[in-house]
Parts: sequence; structure tokens; C-alpha cells
Amino acid sequence: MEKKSSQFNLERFFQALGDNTRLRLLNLMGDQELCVCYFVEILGQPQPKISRHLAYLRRAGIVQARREGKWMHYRIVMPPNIGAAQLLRQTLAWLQEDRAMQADRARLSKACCSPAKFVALQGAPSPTPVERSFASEAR
Amino acid sequence: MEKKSSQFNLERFFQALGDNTRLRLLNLMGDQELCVCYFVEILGQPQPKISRHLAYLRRAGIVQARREGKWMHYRIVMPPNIGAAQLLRQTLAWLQEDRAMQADRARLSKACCSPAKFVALQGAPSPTPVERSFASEAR
DNA sequence: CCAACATATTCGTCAAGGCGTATAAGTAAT
DNA sequence: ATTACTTATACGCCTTGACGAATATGTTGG
Repeated sequence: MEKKSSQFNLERFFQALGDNTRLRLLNLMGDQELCVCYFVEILGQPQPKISRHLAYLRRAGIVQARREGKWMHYRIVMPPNIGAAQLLRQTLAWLQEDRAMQADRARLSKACCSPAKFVALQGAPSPTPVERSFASEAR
Repeated sequence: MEKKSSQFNLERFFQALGDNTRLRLLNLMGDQELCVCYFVEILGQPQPKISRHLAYLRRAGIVQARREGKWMHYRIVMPPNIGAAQLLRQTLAWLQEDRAMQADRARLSKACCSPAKFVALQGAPSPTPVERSFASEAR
């Protein structure tokens, strides 16, 4: 009955991280909540593909969705399991050191600063930073 | 040319960890080199299955094999990439807190202490501890 | 209700990979 | 060479999941 650290599927967790598109999504969500149109624009990939991967991450319990009008915002949700949370933070921290991931982040901040240049993002809600208590001192 | 932290496939890495049998194998190899017959005996699963998963781990660069007569010894090899190594250590540390993984380890030490009770392990080479510099202080 | 828009899901196809079974490959001893 | 033994690989079957394309769902504003 008292399974505190179990009930979390480690296998599933790693499977969810075993796809480059999903890693890119997580990297972009690192410290902010984003709506789908940003992912589509930044990754330059078809919207159904993005949505499918986001759904996968949500099923794996790594991501949460919040609806705001027409838009769906996605954010990373730290797993209840301490070990998993630590692992996820470390993964996110490591992603930041990857070339391609840095490029994605750069494109994202550019898009945020001047959304006018991204036709598809006209009127889209801005990313909002997320209060992740001790998010970045893993490393 | 000078890709120091890349050249390591993060996607592959996570895929390799996304299988429970492989996690169990890694857990057993945590701090010692083991030969295949031990895995077969401890996990109680068919030998081809074990060998296939070990091959997978080897292709992913997480494990190394060493031949000694008829026996093949497997050990964990820390990835050259610092982030990956840290992630792997943390994963191994976390595995130790899992019920089922602890049980596997318990069966392993029992088998090592009195191999006579395990018919299949008669004459098999004993596991040898591996000198993993800073293997276990990842919390 | 209808149109426009953002996102989700379905469908068909395909490749990766898990499994059990059978068999191959490598080694040691006779 | 033959046998016994340990481990690896090949085969066929099946499930998962990735993809593009099409379509459905949900929301807002006329």
C-alpha cells in the first residue's frame, strides 16, 4: 500500500527521453511554459507531430498541459519521485550544453523578443517563466 | 572537428535505459564485473534474452565485454561525456533504492557466497569488483 | 450557426525492437 | 576430431511507436 518511491515507472521515464524531438521540446520548456505554436515554429516541424510528442510526454507524467482560450500551454512537471526529479533536472541541465539545443533556445528567445518576424506567432501568448523552486542548481 | 561533448548519442543513451531487463542488468553490474551465467541465474531468464540485451547495452556504449576462456565478463563503462556519466551514476544510485533491484542484488550476493547452491554457477568465475574512481558519491 | 484558428486524434504505413526457439560460434579438454 | 560448455546470433512473430496526411475537436468572434 505504501509505495512512496515506486508507482513511478522508470522504464517509461527513460523511454520518454529516448527521442530527439521530445528532448528538444523539453529543452525549450526548461524554465518556461510554452504554447504549442512556439514549438511548431521553433522546431520547424509539422504541428501533428509536435502534438503527438507532447501527448507522449504527458502520458509519461513529465509534462502538464493548461488551456487558455485557443491555446494550450505545456510545462515540465517534476516527478513526485525524488530520484526521477533529480535525474530530470540533471538531464535538462545537460541539454543546455548541447550545441543544437542552445540553437533552439536562441531561436526561441529571438521569437519571444520580436514575434512580429514570425508570422505564425502573431498574437500568440508569450511564454511565461515557471517558478521551479530549485530548478537549476543541479550541476 | 572538435566535438568534445557531442559525438555521444543522448537519444540512444536513454533508449538503452528504457527497458526493465537492461536496468536490472546494469543494477547488477553496478560495481562489479559479472559473467553472463550470473545474469541468467539471477534474473531467471533465458540466456539468449540476456545476451541480446547485453549486446544492446554494448552497442550503446554503456557496457564493455571481456573474454576469459569460455566466459564473457561484462562491466559498466562510464561514457566519455561528463554529463552522460553523471546521469548514469545517478541512475545507478537511484536503482539501488528500488525494491526489486535490491532483491536482485541480494540474490546476487547470496549466489556469490555460496555458489554451490546454484547448480548453474558451479565453476563459474567469481564477480570481481571494479575500480570506479568516484562511482558512488552521486547521492 | 458559421468561419477562422489552435490543437488533438485517427489512419495507414513502416522500422525498431522484444520475445522464444533454434542454431552458430568460440573455447577447453579428451 | 569430438564433445561439452558458454555465449552469440539468426529467424519468425508480434507490439510499440514514428511519420505524413487527413480529419476531428475545441474555442473565439462574427
